[in-house]
Amino acid sequence: MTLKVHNTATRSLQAFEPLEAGIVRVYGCGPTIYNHAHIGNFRTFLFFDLVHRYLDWSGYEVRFVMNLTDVDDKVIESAVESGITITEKTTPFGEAFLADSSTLGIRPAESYPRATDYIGAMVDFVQRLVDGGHAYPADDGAVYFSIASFAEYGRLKGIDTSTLKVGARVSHDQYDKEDARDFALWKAATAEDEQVEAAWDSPWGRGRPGWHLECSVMSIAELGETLDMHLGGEDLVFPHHENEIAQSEAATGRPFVRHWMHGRHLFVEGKKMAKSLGNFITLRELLDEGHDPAAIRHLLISSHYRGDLNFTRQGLEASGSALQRLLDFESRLKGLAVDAGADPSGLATIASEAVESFRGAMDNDFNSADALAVVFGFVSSVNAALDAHPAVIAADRDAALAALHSMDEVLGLLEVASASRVVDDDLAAYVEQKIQERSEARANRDFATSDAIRDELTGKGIVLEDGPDGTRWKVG
RNA sequence: GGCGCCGUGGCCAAGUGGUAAGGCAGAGGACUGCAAAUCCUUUAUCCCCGGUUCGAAUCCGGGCGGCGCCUCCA
Repeated sequence: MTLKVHNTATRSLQAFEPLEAGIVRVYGCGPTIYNHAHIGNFRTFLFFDLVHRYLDWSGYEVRFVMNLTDVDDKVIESAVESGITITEKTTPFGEAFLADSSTLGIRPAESYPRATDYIGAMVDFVQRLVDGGHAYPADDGAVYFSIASFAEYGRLKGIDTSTLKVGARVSHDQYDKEDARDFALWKAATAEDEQVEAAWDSPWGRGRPGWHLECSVMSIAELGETLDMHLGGEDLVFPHHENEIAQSEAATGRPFVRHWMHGRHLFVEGKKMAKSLGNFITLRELLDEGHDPAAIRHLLISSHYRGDLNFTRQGLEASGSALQRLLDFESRLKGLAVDAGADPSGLATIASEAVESFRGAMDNDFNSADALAVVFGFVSSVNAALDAHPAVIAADRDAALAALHSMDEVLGLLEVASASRVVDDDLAAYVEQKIQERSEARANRDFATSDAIRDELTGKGIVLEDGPDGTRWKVG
C-alpha cells in the first residue's frame, strides 16, 4: 500500500515519496484576499485539506504552508477604489478567509505567509536572478525574467512556448521586454501604488513584486528549496506555476517541486463560476440560506479533486441527507447497549476491513469519492449487523466507533457537523425532561399526550427516535 | 490555432481488461401505537459506430455532444 499522486508535470500517477523520510513539505497557493472567497475557491482549499489530513493520518509529519496574497494588481485596484491602503483592504478579508476555512473544517496551515512580509527576501531573490543572468532590469523600471535563459520553460504545461500566440490577447507594447514571453519579477511603482502603500524601495527604484514571485520566495523561505508537493487550482498551471519553476530553479539550481498537484475548477448550476455570469457563491451566502457547513463540505469533497463537480442546490440537499445518515449512524453506535455475554457480531472485522479499504481509496490519488463510498458501505454493513445482533460486546462497538472516527479524521464530516450542532445545556435538559414525560404517557398508552410532546419538540427542531433501548433525540 | 479533459441508472458519483461501488430520490415489504431511524427487495448491457482481445465502461480509430487552459483567477 503506497500513496500514489497525480503529478501535473508528468501527467501520470507517481508513487509518493518525500525528500526527507517521514516529513512532507507542502505548499498550497492560497487566495488573493481582496474580497470574500467563494465556494469554488473552497473546493480547491478542501482538496488541500484532504491532502493535509490524509498525509497526517498516514503518519507523516506534515509541514503545510499556504500563502495569502496581499499585494497584486487586483488588491491595488480594489484598495484604490475604496480609498484605503492595501493593508486596510486585505486585513479583514484575510481574517474572514480563515474564519470561513475554519467553518468548513479546514485544518490550519503551519503558517500563512503574506507577500508584504517578504518584500526584502523578494528583492534579494530578484537580485540573485539578475546576478545569475536570468533576469534584467528594463528601462521601464521593471525587472523581467528572461525565459530564453531557462531551457526547461514550458515543461510543466507541456507546451512549446514558441507556439504561444504572443500578443494575441494582451498588449505588450507598454512593456520594455527583450522577449514578449518574459514576465515581470518586479514592477515599477505607479502613483496609485504609492497611494495605497503598495510600493517599496529596491535597487531598481520604487516598486512592488510581481505576482509570480511571492510563492517562490515564501515557499523557499518557509519550507526550503525543494518542496514535496505544491498545490493549486488548475488555472495556475500556466503561467503561474511555470514561472515559479523557472525563477526558482534558475535561482537555486535545484528541483523546485517534486509533485505538482492541481484541482479542477468548480461549476455552479452547470456553468463555470464567473463574475460575468453573476454566479459567484460565497460560503456566507449558503450559510445565510440555512445550509449546513458539513453538507457543503460533503458536496465539495464528493467528487475526485481532478474530476468535474457541478455545484447545485439540489446536490447540496442530497449531501445534507447523506450527512444525516452518517450522524444517525454515529448516534446509534454511541447509544448502543453492550452486553459482555453477547455473541460475536463481526463488527471488529468489518471495521478493520473498512479502514483498510478507506486507505486504499485515499492512497489512490486522494480519491475522496471512493473513500466516501467505503464509509457508507461500512455504515450499511454495521447497521445490518446490529439489526441481526441487538446486543454486542463493548469491544465490537468500540471498534466500529473507532473506525468511523478514524476515517472522519480525514473526511472531517462528523467533526464539522457536530461543531455546528452544539446544543446548549438548558435545551438539552428541557428535551430530556419532555422525553421522560412522553415515556410515561406512552407507558400508559396515552398517545395523544405522547404525540403532542413530540410535535412540540419537532417545532423546536428536535427529532425523536424511539428504539428498544429508549428514545434518542437529535437536532433535525 | 495550440494543449487537455469529460460523456456511467431519475439526479450526483466511483470504477483503466474479467461481465457495473456509494450517496440522494422513487416503489414494495419488515419493524413501530403512529412516526423516525434501520433492514430486506427493486430501477444500468456504462453517448454512437467500428476495431483489438477468450473477454472492454475500461485499450485503439472515427463520429456526436459538453467543457477547461492558453489572460487576473482556486
